[in-house]
Amino acid sequence: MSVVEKAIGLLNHFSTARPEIGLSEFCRLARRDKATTYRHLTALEAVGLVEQNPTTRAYRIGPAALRLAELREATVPRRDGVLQPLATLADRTGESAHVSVLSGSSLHSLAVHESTRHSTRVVIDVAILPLHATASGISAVAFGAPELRDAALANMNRFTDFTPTTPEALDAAVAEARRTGISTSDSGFEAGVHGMAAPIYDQSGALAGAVAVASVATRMTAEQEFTNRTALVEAARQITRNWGGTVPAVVEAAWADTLTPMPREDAAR
Amino acid sequence: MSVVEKAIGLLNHFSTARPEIGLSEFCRLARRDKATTYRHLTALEAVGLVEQNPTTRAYRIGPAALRLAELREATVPRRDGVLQPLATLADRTGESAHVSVLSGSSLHSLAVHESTRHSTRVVIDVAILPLHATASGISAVAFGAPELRDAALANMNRFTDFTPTTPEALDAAVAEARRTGISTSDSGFEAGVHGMAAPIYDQSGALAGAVAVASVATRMTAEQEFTNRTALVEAARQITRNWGGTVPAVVEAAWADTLTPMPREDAAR
DNA sequence: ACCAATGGTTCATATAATGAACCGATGCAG
DNA sequence: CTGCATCGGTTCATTATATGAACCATTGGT
Repeated sequence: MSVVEKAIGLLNHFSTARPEIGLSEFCRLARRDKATTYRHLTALEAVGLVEQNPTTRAYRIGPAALRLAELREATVPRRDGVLQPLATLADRTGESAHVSVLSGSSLHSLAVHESTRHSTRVVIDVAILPLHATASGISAVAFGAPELRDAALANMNRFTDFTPTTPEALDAAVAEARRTGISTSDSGFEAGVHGMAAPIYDQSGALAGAVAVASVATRMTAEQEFTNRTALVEAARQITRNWGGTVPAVVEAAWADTLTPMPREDAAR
Repeated sequence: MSVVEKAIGLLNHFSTARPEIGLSEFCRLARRDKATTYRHLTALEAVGLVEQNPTTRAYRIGPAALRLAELREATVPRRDGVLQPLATLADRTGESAHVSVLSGSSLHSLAVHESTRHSTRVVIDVAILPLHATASGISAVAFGAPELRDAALANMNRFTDFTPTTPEALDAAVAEARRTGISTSDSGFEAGVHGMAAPIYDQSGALAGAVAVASVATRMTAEQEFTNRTALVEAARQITRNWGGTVPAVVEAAWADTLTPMPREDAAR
């Protein structure tokens, strides 16, 4: 791992729950010594990616982040086409909704919307989603390029007792996702969190990311699952349209099958 | 300069005008060899700060930028408090308006708004503003901590024939800014660009940055200058209020003096 | 069929990253 | 006010890591 990755990796320890981090705390989080951590932080500070709270001396994300994000949206506009469908999804399901984008073979969180219906809800606060342990990741493997399966297999960390850690377990989840058009992960990443996700596409025609709903597992009923499924399909269609893509016929067919299991009169369209 | 700074420094070559950059072009821009540039780019790619356009192989800003910006906003909400006053400023003056924030002793561009009144306008496309050669920088030196003057003197690049490159020239501009509350830079950074700036403050009570108007120099008249000055003061007050700061009395006094030069009946308030 | 680009890779060399130990400041308990 | 713990920051010999000239393999233009 290069110095650059190590240094920038420090930024991953920031979250909305932990927006400012002191030097010593950084050393503990990053499991590195003080001198190295300090130099990395001052380097990041020099380029504006972090700055120090002048009163507490704690470090926080710096202003350069804003400029980079502006450039990103100017280059690859994604965020705008996502916020409205995401809000609707969170509303309709009453759960936390989020969208991730595929970059190379990793899935980056793009936007989150938490519903206020329940007092308990899932907080998504992670930068890079593991491919094998999240519903979004399973969607990526199921509907993305074959290399994504290799990438998933190359990094099968066990997060909970339910994390799929064998190729067979992964393939089973992937097969189910391909059959229904919706991937599922029950406590695979975090215990007590039930995730469902659908693939989204952009103008390139290739898989671009995933839209997902994260529910408190104890709240999942057959009815809730059907609501999630319906709302997810709608959100995936909208985001795909906003990004200038089209949902592949095979995915639309899978969605149609599971949404109208018995009669299939309106399966066309 | 550490590797981290070099690698992240590559990101500064992106701009709205040049949103994607190939490997060879990067080597030329960064004046570094291919192998090094390539390794830096792959490191940045690994952390999601850049990604490759799958078809052209050119590099562009990656999705991690969005997450960092989101965290920045959650930690230090700035941008929201700037956009509306900036649009008003651009509207009232008919020129390009922009805001920069101070981080340590460098001035980072935060937001830009271009007026559509004229077909020719100034395009601001720079990440870090030089302290000695821009109106915003002069404002920072004039109203910020004394160390900023040292930082300015330590890096007096000559950009044009009009760039102040002596301590005397700098101090003269700074004195004028302190007297009027508005700094000026005529073609100091880019030929033909006339800049005016006012200081802005945040909740810490210290200088937080500057708001500026960049005009095509040939369009500057006494009337235009007065319009800019008035609109700048209003924008600086609004942004400062939005950031939870207060304008120091001495700056308010300087503004009042130059805005009502002859009578001073309503100087109080 | 050629040339001039491009993106990417190799490997000996030299430079830059590393971390244990250290410093001074601050805060707290007895 | 003394002693202890923790904080942010610094030093310097050791060593790992970054470097870049030279090298491929492709691509696109003429």
